[in-house]
Amino acid sequence: MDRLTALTVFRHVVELGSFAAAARHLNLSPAAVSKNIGELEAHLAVRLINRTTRRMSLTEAGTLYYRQIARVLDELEEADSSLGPLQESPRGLLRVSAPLTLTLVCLSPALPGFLSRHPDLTLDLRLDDRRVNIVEEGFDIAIRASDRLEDSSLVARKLTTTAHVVCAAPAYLERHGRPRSPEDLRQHSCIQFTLSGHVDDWTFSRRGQTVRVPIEGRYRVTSSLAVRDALRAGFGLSLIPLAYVRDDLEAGRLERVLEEWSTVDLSVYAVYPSRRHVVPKVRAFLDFLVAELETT
Amino acid sequence: MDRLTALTVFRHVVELGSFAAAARHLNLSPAAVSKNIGELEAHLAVRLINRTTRRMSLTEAGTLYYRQIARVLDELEEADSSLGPLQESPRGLLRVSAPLTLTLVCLSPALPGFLSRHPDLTLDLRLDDRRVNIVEEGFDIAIRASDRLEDSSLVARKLTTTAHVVCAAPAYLERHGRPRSPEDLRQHSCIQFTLSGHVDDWTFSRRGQTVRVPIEGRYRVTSSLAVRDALRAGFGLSLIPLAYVRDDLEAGRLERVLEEWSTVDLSVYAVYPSRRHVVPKVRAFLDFLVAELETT
DNA sequence: CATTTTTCTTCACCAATGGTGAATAGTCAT
DNA sequence: ATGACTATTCACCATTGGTGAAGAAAAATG
Repeated sequence: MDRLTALTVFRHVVELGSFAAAARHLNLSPAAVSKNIGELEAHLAVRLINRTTRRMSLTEAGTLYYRQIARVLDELEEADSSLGPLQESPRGLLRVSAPLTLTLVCLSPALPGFLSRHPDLTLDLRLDDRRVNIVEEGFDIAIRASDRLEDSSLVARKLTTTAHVVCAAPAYLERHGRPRSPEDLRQHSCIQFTLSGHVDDWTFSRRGQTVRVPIEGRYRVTSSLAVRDALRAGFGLSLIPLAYVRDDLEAGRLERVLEEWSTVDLSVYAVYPSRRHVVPKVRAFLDFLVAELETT
Repeated sequence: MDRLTALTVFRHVVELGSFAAAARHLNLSPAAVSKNIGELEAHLAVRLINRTTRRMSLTEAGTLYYRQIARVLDELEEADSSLGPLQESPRGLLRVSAPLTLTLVCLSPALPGFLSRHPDLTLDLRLDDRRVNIVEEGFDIAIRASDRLEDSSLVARKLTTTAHVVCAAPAYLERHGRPRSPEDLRQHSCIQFTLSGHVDDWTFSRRGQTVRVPIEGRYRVTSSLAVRDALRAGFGLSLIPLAYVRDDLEAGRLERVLEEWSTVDLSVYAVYPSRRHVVPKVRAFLDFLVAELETT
């Protein structure tokens, strides 16, 4: 058991009122939360939480322990933070390669704030959907969005995972009908993002059943933003990361279809040469990425 | 990095004044201490300790951080301890199988104290050098001392490792001479512990070189205590766990030979059925074993 | 009251982690 | 100058911790 993780998990379970809520908040699986709490209780030889599947309450020991460790965790965070003025501040040139759409959609608005907080830092950001060779091309860090990650000697730090969704403009759906199953996609015009791992066929899963449907259309493009524009224009359906179209969905400009089917996930990684000697500028950027992307 | 481990390591490095001393105190390798400190510094983006190979000093940040985390660690320990009155106290019958000599030498004196601390516990201790089948024979936990551990579905928790040493009584050495190399053992009378993995030949290593020497003698016995008695009586040389003869060596009743050669280690494990649901009585006994054996 | 939904638990699995031995470089004591 | 000891680094590997899936249970819903 990682004691600190377990204490953090315990704290969140108490404060959020359920294992499931704590799991969501901490980006852990419910199994992990259950395991951490169980092992903490075993370690302490005391039951901290009485729980059933929908309800929980703290024991006397749990109440006492929560009060104490919440303070301890706060003090620990304060101890870390208190070193701020003494830290080597991030400085110099930071060269980053990042995928075009992901950066424009998810990171670009926050980058000026990041640079404001680090006045000694210069950011050289290359938006590029190629898989660059970090070492050869002189990058400090790269962001990769992929439904798969190639084996590499580089360190890959997972930042977030976002699902793909199938959607279209309401006007398109009114005109061409709403697909009710993945097979129905064969009769539809599908916009294809050619840098993805699912150009010509899309895979769907539901209740353990997986289907793979060939799709086609008249628009193939290497930019997800262009895909989004085409979607907005009612040019067809597409399978696209949710993060890129969340605003459109909320505004009603686009609608989801086949919602009860799940498809591929898009995992976002930060890739950098070494886990050790992570210089302050890379560390600062990593922290920034984690903060920005974990809420996606 | 396990943050709590790293903080504990940092604290001990500061308080003991060196990486090596902290390593010894914490039963870690120097490499582990170095790694933990390095990763803690990387995590904090600040240097905590300036060090050369023989000297170290705290930085300003290190001094500040040490004060804070020492308090945090104390409070955490206090939080754990405060649950004592609320813990399920160990109760009932605890059935333990343990090897004869190890228990008599290393554990027996402390067992009454353990039982005093747990008034609701009854200990049924079977001293047996056989490899018992815990589940079949109804033990809660077994201690195994071995230079190898068979693969098993049981949980094996390493408690300690003690080296073997070759020694004899001074009178024996005066009469028969002192072996200067492992090969010299061929000309000596060697007492053989027949339950060990090295009955008929002993393996020695030095500077990457390993030699295996057949040995023989007129006394073969299944008890290390009897071996020790025979050693004391000047009956020959033997390869025996240091823990069993430490007092005799310190008192001058026995003398080591071939000290610059290393031999097999004796690893001591606690073996029990499941890592989970470690009931309080088993946990209490495990904690006792750890405390008793880590100073061996 | 039956069904559905959601939660918590458990297990086997596996990717990630943390400790290690060995080698090396550096520093202090002799 | 040499020896002894410490700290660092690396490749390795045993252990660990998170996971998906399945199942059981309990609360919500109709």
